[in-house]
Amino acid sequence: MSTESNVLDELEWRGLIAHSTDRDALRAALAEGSVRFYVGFDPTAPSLHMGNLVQILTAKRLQDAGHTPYALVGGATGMIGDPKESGERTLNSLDTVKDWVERVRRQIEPFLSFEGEHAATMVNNYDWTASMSTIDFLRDIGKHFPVNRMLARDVVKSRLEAGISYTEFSYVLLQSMDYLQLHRDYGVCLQFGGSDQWGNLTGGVELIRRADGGKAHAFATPLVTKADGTKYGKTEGGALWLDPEMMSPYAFYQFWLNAEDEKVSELLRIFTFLSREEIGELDRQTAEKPFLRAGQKALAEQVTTLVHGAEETERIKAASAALFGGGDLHDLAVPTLAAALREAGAATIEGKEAIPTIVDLFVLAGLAKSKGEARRTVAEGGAYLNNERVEDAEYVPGGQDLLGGSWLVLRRGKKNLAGVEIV
RNA sequence: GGCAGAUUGCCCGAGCGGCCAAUGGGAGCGGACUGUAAAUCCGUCGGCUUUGCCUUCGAAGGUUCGAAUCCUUCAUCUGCCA
Repeated sequence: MSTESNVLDELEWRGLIAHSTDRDALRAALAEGSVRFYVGFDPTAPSLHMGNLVQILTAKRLQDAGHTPYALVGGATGMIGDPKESGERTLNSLDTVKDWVERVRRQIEPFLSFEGEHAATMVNNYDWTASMSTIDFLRDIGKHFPVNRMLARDVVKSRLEAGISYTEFSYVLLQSMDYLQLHRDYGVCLQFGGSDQWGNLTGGVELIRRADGGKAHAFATPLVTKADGTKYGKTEGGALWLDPEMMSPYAFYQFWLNAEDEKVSELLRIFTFLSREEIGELDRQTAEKPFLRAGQKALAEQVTTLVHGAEETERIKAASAALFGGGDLHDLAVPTLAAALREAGAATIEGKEAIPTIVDLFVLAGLAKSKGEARRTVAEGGAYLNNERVEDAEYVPGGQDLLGGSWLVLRRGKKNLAGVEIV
């Protein structure tokens, strides 16, 4: 690595540094040699989501620049729960946490290289936390945490009225202890995380200084927000999951494809490995010919490829082209149509003699949560069968409506599609 | 421990015995306009076997022909006094 192209400059250009401890010291450390760094993931769900992806990709950027990752899964911290403003978390059972730890671990692994000079290492904080005695914890760790400082943290302050358990209040000690442990065992001297983690990050830096007189660094990545400042990465279904079982790759791709013009550049920087030149060119196209959506297309393709692979992405692109192509669905080759619908999401029902009504089909295909909602959609003029608006909620599709003899294409609004195969 | 006030649909917030599935705003959803963008305007926004029925207004009981609205107890929160 050369000093003139410090990876920190790269991260800053991508907008990935929201806060940082002494930036010059960090820059110097990164220029000096391979820095061992860590980033942690708590198993709060069966899958990681968009916010975690920022951390994973940042870890990869650092590894690509010659630094050495320690990816931590929170088998211990996941048992406790990081305090959040909305209120106390529900504790998960040990079995659930263990299961989620495994899933999270498997999701992280493909992004990092576990071979070569800067091979990544997976660690689980359960390994050094579970066996620790309460006495040791309170004497060796707790002694370094002034409660008045802990109370001053924003999350804690926001919870003082509504209430916060001692368990969650103590969370920062555990995460700080992780950093100390990794610092001692492996010489890890950089931790990063989301900006909501800033207090936990500096907690560790502080602990290393107080306990060992050691020097450690930390930085926080920004919270990705929409153009209007609200949280990004939320869909009707909740978070933007990386697990294909929890969010179909097609839906994942569509999410990125629908990015607002104002956000595309920022998202390209954070979520893709495209170069400055390539992103600059896409920015120019977005500004000059926004209707081409070149930035959105590149973004969706790049991120989906990173998470779900090139093959799957090709299938999704083909499906999107077929379904959004604007052509007559009757002109599509049946195998193309079938493949596209399977990507987009398709239900199968039996019995061509007894096809359900449009309302039932909408519920069945998952386009409406209830029959009432399906009826409303029809009344609002937002229900389509084979790209034609349906006026009658009780309409029963017949043989003439079956594309290729067995397919129905249902659409709600502009972009919610689902296929139904009648066999 | 005592007194006073709160608790409403995804969120915020009106309602204070019948006209309440419940005003209004936000989010969401649909339409128009576009570029599978944003903004704007319009509509919609508990469920169902949908001219009607069922379940909702912190929980459980009660008064009443009838309760989100009154009473009792419980839970939680907020003030004031110890």
